Amino acid sequence: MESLLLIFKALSDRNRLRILHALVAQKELCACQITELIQVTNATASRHMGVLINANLVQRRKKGRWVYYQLHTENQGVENVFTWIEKKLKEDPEALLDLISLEEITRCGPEEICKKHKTLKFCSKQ
Amino acid sequence: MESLLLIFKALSDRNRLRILHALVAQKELCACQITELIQVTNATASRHMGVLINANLVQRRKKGRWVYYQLHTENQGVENVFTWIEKKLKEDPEALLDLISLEEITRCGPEEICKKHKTLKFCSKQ
DNA sequence: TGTTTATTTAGCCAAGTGTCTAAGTATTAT
DNA sequence: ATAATACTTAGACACTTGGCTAAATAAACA
Repeated sequence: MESLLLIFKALSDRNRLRILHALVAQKELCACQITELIQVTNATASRHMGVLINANLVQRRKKGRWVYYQLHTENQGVENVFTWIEKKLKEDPEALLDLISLEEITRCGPEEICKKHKTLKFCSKQ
Repeated sequence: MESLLLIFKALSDRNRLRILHALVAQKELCACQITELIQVTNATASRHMGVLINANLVQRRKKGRWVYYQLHTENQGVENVFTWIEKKLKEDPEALLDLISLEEITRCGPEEICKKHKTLKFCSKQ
């Protein structure tokens, strides 16, 4: 009962659902990329990631200063939740916009977006 | 995105998860039975049912003074959520206790439980 | 018709939650 | 060693949510 509640609570926030969806699409993301995607402070993004980890939906690995997050696919039975979310958001406008942003964030971004540029530079060091 | 959030929010409360699980087990329950199961006031139970209905997880039908609730199984893609919850709670102590309570509530209960007795009498009128 | 019963809705309050700023921790660069 | 960088944690605040009581609504009964 507790683990189910943790999962549902974790996913009942819009930004966390967006993060989860992004991880379905992109397998692994760095903290700064997530921060950029959902447009909150790094502190808020970090808090959110803690909730997803605590719910056993996401895993974390550290490489130097950088922290990378992936879906916790070894968590039994949770994979169909990920599939279900992917399916449900397949044609959702907001979710599609996120995927477009994600492309930019994880690829060479425009130089005028100083923060994004920095983000790309650091994260491609993996 | 909105419908997913509504679903996750609806299921992120313990009592609502218990109600949902009970409906998985028992197909249809009356408001008074739900009230008895989760041990809150009728007003609170009614509030919870409103949330589940609003999330399109549950449907309501009225018969005279009595209101019956069932899972909204025609809601596309939500059936595997029900199945997943059932699976996850298969051996959960708290959920099993609920199923035992549910047996009592939906069957002839002990006479000393005056409220339960009344409940059974009314609900068997369907 | 008035009374009783079952349920829903409204209003209030305490607890929970998302976001921010600031401080703290760990890693890298100078 | 100090400074810079990336991220986490702490504390505060505004907003949301679960539970209660009371009022309102609908249906059945006398």
